[in-house]
Amino acid sequence: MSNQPKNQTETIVLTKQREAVLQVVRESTAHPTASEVYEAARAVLPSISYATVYNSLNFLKNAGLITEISFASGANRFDAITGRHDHALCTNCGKLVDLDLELADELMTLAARRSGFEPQSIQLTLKGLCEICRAN
Amino acid sequence: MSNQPKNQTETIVLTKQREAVLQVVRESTAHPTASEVYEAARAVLPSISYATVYNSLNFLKNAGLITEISFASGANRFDAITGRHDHALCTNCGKLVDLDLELADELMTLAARRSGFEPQSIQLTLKGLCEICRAN
DNA sequence: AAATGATTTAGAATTATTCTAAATCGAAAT
DNA sequence: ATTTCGATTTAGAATAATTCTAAATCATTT
Repeated sequence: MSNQPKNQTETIVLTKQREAVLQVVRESTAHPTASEVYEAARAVLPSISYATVYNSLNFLKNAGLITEISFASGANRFDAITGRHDHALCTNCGKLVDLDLELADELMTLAARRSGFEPQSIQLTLKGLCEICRAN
Repeated sequence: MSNQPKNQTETIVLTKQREAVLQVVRESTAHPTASEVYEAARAVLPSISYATVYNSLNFLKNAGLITEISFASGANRFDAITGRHDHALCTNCGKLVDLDLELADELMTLAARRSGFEPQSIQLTLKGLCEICRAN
């Protein structure tokens, strides 16, 4: 999720479970979900448990070896402001703030061209620490 | 989620449940989750059920009166490409494609300045129809 | 070989969301 | 005013995603 791994300074120990999970994510081009990783990892390591897959994904994420693509943890949010706009999300307290960065139209066109998609909407989220959490 | 309401042409019927849900979302500045909407709506309409809150949120979303802020439906995804990059997500089949739009650094700085956040990462997602789904 | 700390396992618990079927509601027709 | 009919709501079950817990296992050091 973040680009700054949390345990950079700690030694990275890759158990065979963590290696299997890493290998699965690396070999997949389709951005697998945790449950897809679990299925694929079982082909390599039949005794691996669901919890270990989640633990390993978290470990590898903190070690900076993989990335989690998500919006926020937990539930989706709703917004009465329906015009296009962006958000900033505090990774510590979960606070979500509206933001307008303009340049969305050109960006959407560019992204659509690059991806070959027919565009519907574009969404930009800054993740970081809000002013209050920063003080701690 | 999309900027294009799905039932523009149909008549928008606001029952008292839908009105209560809409009012809650409108009056909240904090981008409430479905369960927060449920709690707040019960203050107005004590008999409202969880399912109705979800139904109403969906209805209002399709009517273009509110927006859902989320990444994708269902589970989070994992990615072995750890460098910063963007994604295009097919709203029909769920396919997720990597994309690089550069301009991230300036954008992150701008977003950080506007929001007052200490930036950690920035994530841009184009939602639309992939080439295959477009053909249908 | 014993001790220690970290990791894994199985499964329960929790949280978020969707589904189902019966009950209710409101508008239109009688 | 009553009946009819389709849409909506309700309660609760079902499903899905994720986290938690406690016991078992593993690897490393002593």
